Amino acid sequence: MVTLAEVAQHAGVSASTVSYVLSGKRSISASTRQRVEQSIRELGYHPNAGARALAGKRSNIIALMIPLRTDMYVPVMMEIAIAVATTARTHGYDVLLLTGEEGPDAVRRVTGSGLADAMILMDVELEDERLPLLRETDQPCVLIGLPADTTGLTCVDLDWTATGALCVEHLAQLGHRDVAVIGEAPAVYERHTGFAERTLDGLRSGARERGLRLLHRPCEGGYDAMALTLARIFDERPGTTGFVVQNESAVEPLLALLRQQGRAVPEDVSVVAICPDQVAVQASVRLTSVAIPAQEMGRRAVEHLVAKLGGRGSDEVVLLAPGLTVRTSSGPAPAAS
Amino acid sequence: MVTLAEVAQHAGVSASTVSYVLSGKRSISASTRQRVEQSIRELGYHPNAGARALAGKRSNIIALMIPLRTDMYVPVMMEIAIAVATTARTHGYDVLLLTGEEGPDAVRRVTGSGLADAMILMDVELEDERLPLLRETDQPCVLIGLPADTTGLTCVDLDWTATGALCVEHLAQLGHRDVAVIGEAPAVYERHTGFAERTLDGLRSGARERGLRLLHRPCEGGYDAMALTLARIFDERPGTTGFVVQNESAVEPLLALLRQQGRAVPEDVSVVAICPDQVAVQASVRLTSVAIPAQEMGRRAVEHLVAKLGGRGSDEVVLLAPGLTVRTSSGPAPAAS
DNA sequence: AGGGGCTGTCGAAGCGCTTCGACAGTCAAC
DNA sequence: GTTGACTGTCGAAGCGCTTCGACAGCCCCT
Repeated sequence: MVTLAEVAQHAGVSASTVSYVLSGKRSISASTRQRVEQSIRELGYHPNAGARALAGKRSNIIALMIPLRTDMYVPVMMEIAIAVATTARTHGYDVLLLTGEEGPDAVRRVTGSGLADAMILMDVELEDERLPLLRETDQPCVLIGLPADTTGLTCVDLDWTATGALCVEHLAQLGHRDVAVIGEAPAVYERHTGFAERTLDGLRSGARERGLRLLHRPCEGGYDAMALTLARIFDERPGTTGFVVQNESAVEPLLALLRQQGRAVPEDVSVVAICPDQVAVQASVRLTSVAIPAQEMGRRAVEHLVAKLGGRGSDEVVLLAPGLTVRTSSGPAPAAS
Repeated sequence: MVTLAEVAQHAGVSASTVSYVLSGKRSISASTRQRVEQSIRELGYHPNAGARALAGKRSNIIALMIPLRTDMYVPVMMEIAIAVATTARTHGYDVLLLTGEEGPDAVRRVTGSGLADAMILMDVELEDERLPLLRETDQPCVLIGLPADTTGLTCVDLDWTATGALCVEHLAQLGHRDVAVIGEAPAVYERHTGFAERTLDGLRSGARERGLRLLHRPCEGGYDAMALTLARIFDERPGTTGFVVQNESAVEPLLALLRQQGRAVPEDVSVVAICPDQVAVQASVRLTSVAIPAQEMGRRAVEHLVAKLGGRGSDEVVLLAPGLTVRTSSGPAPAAS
């Protein structure tokens, strides 16, 4: 293992000079810099991470806490995680992967040990048990998701309320009067995940404004659960012509069932999905959808964190504006029969 | 921030004693141990990770390199990643998330800087450009996936060849003579990902043994791509009655298309999928499938690594035996018309 | 010519921990 | 009662880096 001291000796300078070349915190003459850089390359030097963390009081690591549960749509989480990792690297940070398993203890461990300089938390619940700890610690921290009380916290999230409203508005403009919402699995609501409840709020207030009738049904993913849910919906509201789907793993089953029942999309029934674009274009019908900007969320979270670590940036709630893309799964409501 | 020295002072012992209490590397009297542990709790002490890494020459971090690409089935990768993270924690390790973006440089950086004690590589290609580096370094390392040459490497993977053979065997036993394989996206084959090619080998040699006719078609995910592929298959081999699907995102489209064409599953056509169990049971037909044991792979990889780090364990290739679960998507071949 | 301000480099201290060797004290064996 | 092995604790060195203050040399201004 090559050390700073060896590089210094090789270049004929002192260790501190090499350090300053590396950090750029003091001016170094061009000739010295070149000599040092040359030595670094020749010796294949990599600064020791532990020593750096110890002396510099920063590890250049960002901790990312992802949920263990798999009742949320996994590809979205993965996309966020990958966006976090790649964005972090462009700022010189590495990413430590924590699962929800340890819960609040993980927060304590990481902040206490100086393992990470900052944290990103995913899958935040409205009353998340980790929040008190985060408020106490002075470690920079960004939530992906929006808890009930955001005082003293920085959050990045899609504006789910607006998303809900947007879906309803689109259907209302097309003349639909009876709209059903295929929601996330019941467990998601039970643990008060912000995004699900907020979407529902947006849907409801949008429906109220527009005078729509809204029926909300949580739904596990999969074909069987969807079949049951759909039967109940048409049973209760036979005139339903619009669907908003928030559970990605219910999308394809819904389309299949509608087809099977002889209900044409979009002629008889319109479907608006809340899902990543990839899902929307790969479905059996190209779906009108509000995109979940997973990458953007990951990227923004890291950039906020880096700003905070650099002394810039403050507590702030960033809500990304939703965008609805019209594809071929939505159209004018059929004339009332 | 609480330091070892503070704990020592609080407990009325020397720093080294506290260290030995923590590591258990020397015997400590019960009374002293209790006093120290008490102080640790009272002060809320967490050992500093950087100092530990520097002095102890090990960071207690395992690096996990996941691919950037999303042309593989993402949930499987996620499941592996989560299994790695949770298993690592039970052995006292944290997990550093590296994306494929940096490529071989990431290997150099991590081994050079002592950031991680060991590595796990996912998405290994047959002739992976990272392998030479891994063979050089003395850092323990486990691949999830199987390169062409495994000398000096430890690998964990599903036995894909056996998986392919198992699928064919099942269909052969049911009397199918013409079998089509819906493979991964062409890009997966082009970059010579081991699992795709090995599965194909298994399918082919199985078919040869059993006297089946096999038609292999790579296929992008999604409905449109599947529609095209399916049309070509029936065009070329109208008598096809068996399908093996390796691309998870083609499963549901395939089922929908078959239904649409009036081909009943399993009466007219049998489908065997290679996918996680969750996908198999959530599909619109409960799929006969060979499971991808993502969790097991992640767990085994970490356990091997931990064994290596502990001086036990050697280079070894672990191939997990595939298991086929018969559900309702496969049945006897229809009598020849 | 002399002082003042820069610029570029160095030496040394110290970050918090592990670990080695030293050394009291205890106990069993002779 | 001495020896020797063993147990439990301590002090000090050192891991590889960052950073602070010091300072030599230089140029420019008066």
